[in-house]
Amino acid sequence: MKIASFNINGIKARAEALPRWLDHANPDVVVLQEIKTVDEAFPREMFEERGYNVETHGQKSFNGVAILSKYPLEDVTRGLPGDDTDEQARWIEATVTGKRAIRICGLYLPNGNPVPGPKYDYKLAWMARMEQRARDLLASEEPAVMLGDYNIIPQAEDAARPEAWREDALFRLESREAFRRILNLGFTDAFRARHQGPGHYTFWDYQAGSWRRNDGIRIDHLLLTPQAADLLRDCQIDSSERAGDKPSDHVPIWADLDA
DNA sequence: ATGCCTCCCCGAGGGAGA
Repeated sequence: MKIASFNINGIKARAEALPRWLDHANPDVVVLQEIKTVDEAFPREMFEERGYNVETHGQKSFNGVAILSKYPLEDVTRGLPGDDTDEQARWIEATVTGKRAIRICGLYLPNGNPVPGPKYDYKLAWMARMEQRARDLLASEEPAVMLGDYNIIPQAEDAARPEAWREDALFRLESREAFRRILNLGFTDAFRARHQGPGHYTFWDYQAGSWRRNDGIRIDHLLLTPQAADLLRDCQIDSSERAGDKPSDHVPIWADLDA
């Protein structure tokens, strides 16, 4: 089962690039971030005609997440538990069943800049809520994947110029500690289980020729419960998508699970 | 770099992104 994450930076703006990638990569399950539209305006047909079931958790103009799956999407939930007043659409879950049932959690973790300020406070509070959801997933002792745009650079090797990000909300120590706390509960970073060393990125800024200079950062991740990690066969970043026509500033990352 | 692009809103130019 090929499970992918892709921050598309606007579903309308990616009406050509996203289907092109789907037809080429043929993932079984995809979580999307920054669909930037309400559920009623999401172009479901574009995916249904390719054999995908579609579930969305949208919002006008900003944020918004979705799951596409060639398997039926069961027990769908929307929103990260822990704060009923949170109106930002950043979390969606569903169960897909191939050889095994896998709980899929698609997430768009807050950016958090500028630091300090209310947006950074929201990021850290959101990560504390995510940690509780992560604990509950582990307690289930079932295969589960939390994947999406984490807006976290885990280590210096995950940025071409780490010194430029030192006090940024994506890299400063407090952010990385919150990410590490979740990882240390018992999750596996699927990409790092398969690849070591620097130079692996999932985001390149549109500005200042970042792609041309390979000035990237690795901020899109798949975290696996132990039961999912046991099924891991492969994990890859489709970095060539960044060179296509009208690309997102993120590229897809996917894992192949024996499920 | 409190911003070099690109997205969204809509029908100008500002907020947001990372």
